[in-house]
Amino acid sequence: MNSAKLKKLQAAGWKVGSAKDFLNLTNEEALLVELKLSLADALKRARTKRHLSQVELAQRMGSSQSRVAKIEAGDPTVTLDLIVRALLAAGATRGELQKAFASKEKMAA
Amino acid sequence: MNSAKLKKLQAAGWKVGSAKDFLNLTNEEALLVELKLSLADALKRARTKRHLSQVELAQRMGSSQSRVAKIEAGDPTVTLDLIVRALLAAGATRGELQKAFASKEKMAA
DNA sequence: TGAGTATATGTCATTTTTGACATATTGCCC
DNA sequence: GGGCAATATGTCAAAAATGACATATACTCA
Repeated sequence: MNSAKLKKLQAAGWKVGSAKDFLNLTNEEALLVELKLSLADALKRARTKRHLSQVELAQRMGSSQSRVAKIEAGDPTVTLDLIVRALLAAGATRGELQKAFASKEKMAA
Repeated sequence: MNSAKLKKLQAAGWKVGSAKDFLNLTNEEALLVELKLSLADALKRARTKRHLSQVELAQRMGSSQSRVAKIEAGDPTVTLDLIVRALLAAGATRGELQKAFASKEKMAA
């Protein structure tokens, strides 16, 4: 087998874990969290604006009231996928989505 | 215990599964898939634009080359979270993110 | 006060996603 | 042709997220 060569190739640059990398990771993680919170807020607004209860929204998206509550509360176990699904199920407009997605970001323009 | 009453409450409206609900679900799912593909394209552009290999990007975001390849290929097992993390790790600008997020949507304006 | 409705919180078995690895493929230079 | 770098594909154990459920809290109305 040629795994020896492959090992060398793959070992070329792995698990460096420098301080810079660490800081970058946490920074990106912070940005992602901000984005999620922003979308969670947008969801709450979109849902109440349409006079939907958490139970009703849960039915629409095939989930449960408790999970909808967690989405809106910014629970760390909730994925972006679920938040966006909830927004779509709540009938959020493109403008509402974009606005939430665009705001709060501190990235380079 | 009062579970009988609770059961009645929760059973009020569950598992209806009407055709309308089903169609809505698939439509929203389709929108989500479009969004993911759009972001996957944006990632590929952002990465190559910065002359990063998939291995380098994987290192930056603490993942592996194969997963980066799957992200860009639109693999169905890849979450929005992972795609956005990749975009952030690739140093995508706010504009790049917004553009990908905004396009391809067929929602109500 | 109590009943009703909406939302929040905590837990957990099942499902889904992840990084890692092996390997295949492509493109490029000699 | 071979060598080499980049990317694609397939698999899987471990980790994470999900829906469901129980229950708690908050608020309104009578």
